[in-house]
Amino acid sequence: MENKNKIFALVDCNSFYASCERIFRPDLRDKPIAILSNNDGCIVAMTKEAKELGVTRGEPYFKIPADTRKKLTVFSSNYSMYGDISHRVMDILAEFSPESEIYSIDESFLDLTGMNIDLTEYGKEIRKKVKWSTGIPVSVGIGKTKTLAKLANHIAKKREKFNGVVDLSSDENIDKYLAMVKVSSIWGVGRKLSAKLERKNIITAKDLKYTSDGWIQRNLGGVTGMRTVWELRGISCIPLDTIPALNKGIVSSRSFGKSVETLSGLKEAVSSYISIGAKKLRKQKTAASALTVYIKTNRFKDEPQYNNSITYKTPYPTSSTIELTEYALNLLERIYKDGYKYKKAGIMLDGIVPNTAIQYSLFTPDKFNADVDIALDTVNKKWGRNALFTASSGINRKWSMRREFVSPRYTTNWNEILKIRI
DNA sequence: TCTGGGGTCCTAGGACCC
DNA sequence: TCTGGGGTCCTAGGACCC
Repeated sequence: MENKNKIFALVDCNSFYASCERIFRPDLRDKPIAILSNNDGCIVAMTKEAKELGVTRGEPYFKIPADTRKKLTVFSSNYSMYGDISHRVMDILAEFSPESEIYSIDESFLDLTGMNIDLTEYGKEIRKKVKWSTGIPVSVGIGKTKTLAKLANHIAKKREKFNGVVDLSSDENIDKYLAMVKVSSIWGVGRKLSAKLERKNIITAKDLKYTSDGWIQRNLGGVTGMRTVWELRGISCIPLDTIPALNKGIVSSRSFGKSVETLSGLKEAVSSYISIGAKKLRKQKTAASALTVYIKTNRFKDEPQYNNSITYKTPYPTSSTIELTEYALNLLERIYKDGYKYKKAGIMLDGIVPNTAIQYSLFTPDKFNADVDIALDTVNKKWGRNALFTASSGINRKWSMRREFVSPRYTTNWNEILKIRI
């Protein structure tokens, strides 16, 4: 196989969202910071200082003890800023390799195959450059497979003595490192699988590496599990994916800041989620051929529960806000039931096809709706999000989410740009 | 009072066909 | 009492990821 001598690096930003907030708040260096999910619900990111206070990812904010909260600086999530900073980091990382894959908002795989250099030194250079240019600290993990690069990165983050760079690309001593990592930290092994493994006394990555193929095949979900184990053994099975694929589906949903009990309230929410989803479709020049609407009550509350969803196949693929809104409101009426306190609603757009691949039929409409969408997108680009919106998405929006601790949009809004006093 | 959002991939099982 | 075998396609749901 030609992939024998591959070398991958995984570069991952440390506490990314929190580090972004820190750029503009140098006073918070070395301080515990946590970032909250939409609606200020749960902790989604935090600095190591916050971790040391006992804060954990996924924890509801209101459950954090008051004395901990006093020491903690929290922010509502500010995705436009994080996205902007992510771009800058990714641009710099791309300079370090001919081929790279942006894996998530804060991670990128680099192909370092065939570079005749000291990889650890190269990793240090990457860290220095990113930190200097953007202010974001990163960790670098290097290995013969993406899974090993991930694992190396994990060690680099956990153990300070490595100064943020771990190179596992040579087979020497690699088992010693694998023995330091619990199976639950391996890429592709989640809660269910690690529980199963631990029951079999397979505790570390090293244990898993030497577990027999037959057992893995039978117990770890076939091909996926097998791939992970082979990757641990240094056989690259997951190639670098340099061209981002088209979205398969688009989801837009929010929990409500306050429960919604009326059909009209839900209609407003669903309409505005459609606007978000349809705009995404048009931005990437695609159309959807199926639409799902769902509504849910609050599962944490001891009150009557009702969850339902309904899917509709559109007569032809469309990205029209007006058409999709019409379909969605119809679907909503069919599943809505009186007498419940709804906590969340959402829409999903599926069967996404490129505009160029749309099969036109007798029912394909004329250009009217397309013109409306163009106007919608143009006005909103010029005058700001939601300058123009469908009437059904409502003006009051009593249901909209809470964002109590939001930082200014330093990088994307002129009115909130950072002002430096000299 | 207050418990996120947006994805991918894989598998099992049903419907249908010859 | 007997009641095949093999295939495809689609969907729902599970598991995982960030």
